[in-house]
Amino acid sequence: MPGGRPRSFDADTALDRALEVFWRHGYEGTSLTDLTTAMGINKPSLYAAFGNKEELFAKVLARYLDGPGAYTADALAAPTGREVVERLVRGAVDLVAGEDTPHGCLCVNSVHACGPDAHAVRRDAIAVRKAGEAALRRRLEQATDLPSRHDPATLAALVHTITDGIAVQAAAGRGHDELRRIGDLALHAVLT
Amino acid sequence: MPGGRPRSFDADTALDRALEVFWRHGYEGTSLTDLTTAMGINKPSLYAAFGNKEELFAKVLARYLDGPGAYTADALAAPTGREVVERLVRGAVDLVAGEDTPHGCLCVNSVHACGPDAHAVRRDAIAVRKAGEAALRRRLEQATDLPSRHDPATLAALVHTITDGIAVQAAAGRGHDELRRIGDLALHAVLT
DNA sequence: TTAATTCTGTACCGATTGGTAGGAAACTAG
DNA sequence: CTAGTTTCCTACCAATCGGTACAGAATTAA
Repeated sequence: MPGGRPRSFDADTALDRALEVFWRHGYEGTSLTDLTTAMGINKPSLYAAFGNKEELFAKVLARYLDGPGAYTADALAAPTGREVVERLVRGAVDLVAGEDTPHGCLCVNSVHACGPDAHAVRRDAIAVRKAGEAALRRRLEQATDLPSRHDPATLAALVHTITDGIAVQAAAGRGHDELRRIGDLALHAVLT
Repeated sequence: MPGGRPRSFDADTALDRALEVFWRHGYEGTSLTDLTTAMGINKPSLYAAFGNKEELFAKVLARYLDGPGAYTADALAAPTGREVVERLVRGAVDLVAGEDTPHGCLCVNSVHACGPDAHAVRRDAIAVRKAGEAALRRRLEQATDLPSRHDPATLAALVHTITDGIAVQAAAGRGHDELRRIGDLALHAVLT
């Protein structure tokens, strides 16, 4: 029954281009023209394939978590609590200060999109962050090799805070090597 | 010789209103209408008194550093290195999670204003951050009471990273008490 | 070939953006 | 009072914002 004219672009590729643009310029700093130019399609095609700007961003955020952000899930699978935290911090450094990607973290950026049209975006980003921290807390509750002077919830929040700080530092221009040193010092302090 | 019609508003008060709005909604999320409404003046008055949006933001940023951000300079005057770091972290928690002020840090927010019209704003914010960290590094170089396993530059960068993270956490909705606990855990880890 | 369907491209929509022109209003100096 | 100066207010500007109407092009099913 259906048929119809076939799409002249690959949806996943276009989504990756949109991710790059949102990541680099933020939700509010990205215009539909920026998006259509980067994606190589026209506005009606964008709307037909991805919905409006908000919905496109939601899809982009999901793709970010599944792609560049996938290291977090891997890290939680590490055998020891120490290693979980190490891989989270070092993975954050690699993600937010990568050579071929925009500096900073899409999710952290989105928390700071606080204009009138960005409520949904901010809410989504905060929900994602909350879920990630909850997963980390549950993982740390299972660990037996961590300094016992603090509860897992606070430790998870501290690790989250440190990776947030690393993202800000990268967004502000700090390079990968320096961030690596800062992260290692943080790890040494937290895990001792 | 001059004279002229007197101003019908107080410039400093208006600047404080502008600070509140920029702090809460970010540079890109704040429109001139938002500003003039909050400041209680019309656009031509705003332009005559403060220049364009960029220049107004620069004045607001300076006022932020002199007002809510003044605790940093105070902290650097503390007698011991430990106390300097403690006051910086606890001061950051109080600033970014205050009851009567927007949550988050104006300076950290501004680093994430990466739209096309926000280059100058981002540059200013980064310059301010760099200067602050340099002052902290110089202060820590003088300290004799800190764990000697790391150089002052990396320690200053780590403290900066932690306060950045605290700002993000506050912007994402974490409350003051929880942030205080996270900050104390971080202090314990870094200063031991 | 024809009908039905789906996508593409142009051209447009109202609303809002940052910014300004120009005259009335309010003050000081003479 | 008058001249000069500065601010205030209304109304407006071009440009851009996110979003869409509509017609033609490309496909499948019959």
